[in-house]
Amino acid sequence: MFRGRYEHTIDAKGRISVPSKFREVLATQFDERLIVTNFDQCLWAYPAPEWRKVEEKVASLPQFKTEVKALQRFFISAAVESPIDKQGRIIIPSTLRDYADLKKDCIVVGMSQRIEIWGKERWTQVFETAEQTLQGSIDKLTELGI
Amino acid sequence: MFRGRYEHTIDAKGRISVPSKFREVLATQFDERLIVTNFDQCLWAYPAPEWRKVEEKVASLPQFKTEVKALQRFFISAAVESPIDKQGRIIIPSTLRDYADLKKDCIVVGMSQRIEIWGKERWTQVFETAEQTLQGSIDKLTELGI
DNA sequence: CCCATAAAGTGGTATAAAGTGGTATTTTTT
DNA sequence: AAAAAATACCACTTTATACCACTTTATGGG
Repeated sequence: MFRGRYEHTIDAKGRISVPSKFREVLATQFDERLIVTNFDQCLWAYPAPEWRKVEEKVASLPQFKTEVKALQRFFISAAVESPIDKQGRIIIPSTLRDYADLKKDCIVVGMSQRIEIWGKERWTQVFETAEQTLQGSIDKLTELGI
Repeated sequence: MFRGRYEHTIDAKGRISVPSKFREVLATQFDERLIVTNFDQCLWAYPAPEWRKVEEKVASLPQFKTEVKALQRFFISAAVESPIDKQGRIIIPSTLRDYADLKKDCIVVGMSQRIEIWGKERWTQVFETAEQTLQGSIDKLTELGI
């Protein structure tokens, strides 16, 4: 699965390299397509088969519920398929770039089943708060069996 | 399992020797790969099979929960696989070196199921305070079954 | 207890792979 | 049909990895 953090640059055309370690995982365990969508002020990228699972899960929820509709409108509808080019890059459409505030320096983050793409400034903050949140949640996580 | 403390140096490229005693354990009980991540101002290194357990556990938790995301973003996302080279060393990426403040002199610590890597200054402090912390935590430890 | 031998640890160099920038070509839209 | 945008292709730069040699420390035998 996807592990590790990598700092990469995104160019004027919205191209960003998928870390070679991640490409390896995609090549062996999946086909080489990524589905990219927006959440938590960053981008979430799934291998196509993993994305299918998410989609099916959401589709199975009650369709008239406000929360479900919100999830569909925000999370599902934003998803785009990004093929990986010969140099190992994907293209991030400008709508998604704007949402995640991706300027030049970006952090590409392995999150086991998915990949997250962050602008550098936002990542720095999130990383620090994540450490604090984590330290404060040890008991809760212990309950969950960690 | 992993026992003892060893003082080793980390070079400009981020290479640090895995103590031969630890390599012996890895060779006999596991494959010779280590997964390294960050926690508690130092680095935690797991044998690959041990790490897999952690990862699977986390993957089974609800992915939209704040605490779970914090755990993923801080602990899981930092993890890198470090193969042991012919000379018995692993490479620590700069992100992890920075987090743990590894300069030159480092302490490699056996923690039974995992290995910890500390910068010397921080280790000295932690080691000194650990005894006091321990004395103050006897009741809690007793509850846990010591 | 000292010396010899082997193992472990450290540093440097060469080679390959990954990442980035730019140009050309094709496709789509007006 | 022309312009703009998107896509694919190519080349260069940088970084990571593997290899090799040396130094130091530990170990065993005389």
